[in-house]
Amino acid sequence: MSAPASKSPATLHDVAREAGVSLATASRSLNGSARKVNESYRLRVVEAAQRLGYTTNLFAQAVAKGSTTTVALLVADIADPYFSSIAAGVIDAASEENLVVTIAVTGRNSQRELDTVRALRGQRPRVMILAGSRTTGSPFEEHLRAELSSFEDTGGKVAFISQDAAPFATVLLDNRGGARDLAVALAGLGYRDVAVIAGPAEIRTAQERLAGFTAGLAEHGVQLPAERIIHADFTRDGGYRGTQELLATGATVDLIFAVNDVMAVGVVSALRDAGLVPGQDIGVAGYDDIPTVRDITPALTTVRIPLEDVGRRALRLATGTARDGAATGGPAGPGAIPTETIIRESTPPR
Amino acid sequence: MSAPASKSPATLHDVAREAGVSLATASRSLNGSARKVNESYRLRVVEAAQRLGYTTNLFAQAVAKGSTTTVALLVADIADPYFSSIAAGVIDAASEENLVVTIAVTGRNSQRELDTVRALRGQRPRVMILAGSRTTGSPFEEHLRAELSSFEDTGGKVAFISQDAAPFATVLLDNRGGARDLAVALAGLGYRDVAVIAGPAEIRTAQERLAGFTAGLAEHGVQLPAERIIHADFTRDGGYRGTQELLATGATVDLIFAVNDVMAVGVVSALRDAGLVPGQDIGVAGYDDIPTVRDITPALTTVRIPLEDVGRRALRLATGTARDGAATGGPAGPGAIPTETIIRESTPPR
DNA sequence: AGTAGCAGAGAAAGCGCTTACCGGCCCCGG
DNA sequence: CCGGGGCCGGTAAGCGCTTTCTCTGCTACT
Repeated sequence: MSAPASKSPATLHDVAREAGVSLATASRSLNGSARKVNESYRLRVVEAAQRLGYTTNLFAQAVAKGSTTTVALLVADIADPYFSSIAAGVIDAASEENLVVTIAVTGRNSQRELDTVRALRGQRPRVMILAGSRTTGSPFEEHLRAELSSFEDTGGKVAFISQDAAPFATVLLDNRGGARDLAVALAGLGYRDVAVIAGPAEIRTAQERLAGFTAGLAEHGVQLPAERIIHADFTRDGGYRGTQELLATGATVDLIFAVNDVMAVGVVSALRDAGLVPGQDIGVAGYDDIPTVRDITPALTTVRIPLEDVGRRALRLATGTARDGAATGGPAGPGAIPTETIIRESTPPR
Repeated sequence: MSAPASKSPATLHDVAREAGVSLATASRSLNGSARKVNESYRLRVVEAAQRLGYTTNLFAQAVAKGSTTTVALLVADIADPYFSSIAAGVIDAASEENLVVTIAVTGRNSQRELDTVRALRGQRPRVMILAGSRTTGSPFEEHLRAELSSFEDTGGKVAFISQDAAPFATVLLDNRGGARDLAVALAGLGYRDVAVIAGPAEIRTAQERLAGFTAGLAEHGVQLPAERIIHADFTRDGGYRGTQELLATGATVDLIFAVNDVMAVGVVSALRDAGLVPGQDIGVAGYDDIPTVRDITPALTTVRIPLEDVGRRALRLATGTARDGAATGGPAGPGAIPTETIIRESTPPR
């Protein structure tokens, strides 16, 4: 059943010899082709391959065909549930199309992101998916665009998962709208003294969620004073520290909105460590609906994004297998991924 | 700065022509080689490459060199924090060595795992890392071994992250010892009526943790009746349902040990949904110390495994860059990854 | 001054695969 | 009974690289 203990893998050549046919025939019967091969030959080849433990060398195949079966996925941090959920979706959809996913992490560092894209181009991936927020004001942003454009010029496809990243295909996340809806819902529940633990100022996702949230509050006549906006890291610890900072100002608030769930988790812990009861003393809301937030106490109010689905869509968008009109480069609107406000125990009515 | 809008990426040939040197020289100056190249030539080549936006075609390079820069990582579920943390470690260590990581998910399905390994072999990865528990009694297990052996025979390296998987290099997780220590600590805290939500019976990790835990309890004279062992899925929902099942039996217990943290999270939620106060009415303990468990309420008692580190080690073990004697194929012992019992609020003294 | 010896550039032969293209065979119609 | 097409194996020319080997042009020594 298994292979010979030779020093290097069997090649197609070996298989052809073993089967007593030509290289061409072996290739045709093993790796599909427009042309037909006599069934008896095909069988002999397949058996020979089996016997030798042959597997097509994908690299060589890629070189010969001039196209690969690789998808490159860039994420900020694979251990972050937001990204790992997206990755799960991408991988799932990719395996359906027999594509192999390569993951690289950029650690929210534009410089490194750019380097990574450059390095990944060497793989000549069919598709490159960039998950994670764009930033404003980074000098690298422009270089990145140039690099990606040139990647597309040479036959690659690029897909973003974020806000509008024209001219590239994008799975649009309606951060503004989602945050606005959440704010409206919370204001409706009676919250009035609100603080926001926002992400780093230059991260667009953070900006948009903040803006949308502010707008939603305004619709209910609720103000969000600038000193109630704390910028912090996009991580659990960022949320934790941001909350400490907020509490230190002595502000009296009845609600803290963290612009993403991992931060919100930090908020909850910080409140508790400060002797407060999250949900009861101060409401907490997050954004993303990562799996864990329904299991923490109190279960977290948040905005759901179908993360795995987003990953799947990104892949399909890029490979052109998209089933439906998932957004591409246009402004947030009809094509954006629908979000859903989920009210849980962390924000009881006031 | 950026590339020409040609239809296909610049090749080394283009670069050589542009620089007015031979292909060989271009190759040597761009991608290193034992041989020296006149500095002025080298410069011309580098500039030409720059101008054309050239990036080495890694596939072609791999074909020519007969070796790749790819690492394949197999995980059961990338969205599971256990695996995503390990993946983070692997990716981190890999990028240090300029290796690219390809991730495939097997969904805890032996058949699929085998298929995936076969498919991945086509990539001729330098290293294949299999994270996740081995199972007992699966007919595929043997085929997997054969496949992997033949992969190693043809020059690949394999590393497992799990229990002893001789003859392959393994980052040993001392499940028995960790669980035993945990049990000793908990018995010391006064717990006497214990139940275990174990994973699927055929998963070795689950078996070992259960065995170790039982042994630890026994040292304190605490029995674990068979009917107090509930087998359930290795997921959050598994933990949840397992707990419901346990509660339905009407057993009075003062502690539930879930064999991994994600299950423990489910246990906590199930208890709460059943009107019980986890930690107070019934203690809960998990295993792995995934990041979220310190943020749920009550913070979870668990056994820490340095997951990222484990990932890093696995890679180094396989590439031979291992710094220290991280375990390889021997029985659990000196080489195993050290675990640490972490007592948190979910198991107050009784 | 003559030659051995050594750099180091370039030509060319692969690496494992795909895919025109060629040519033998068989079937059909005239 | 003969010629034109299909059909389908095989031959060979790549794909974009690396690497061996050849060969030129020096330096350095006797």
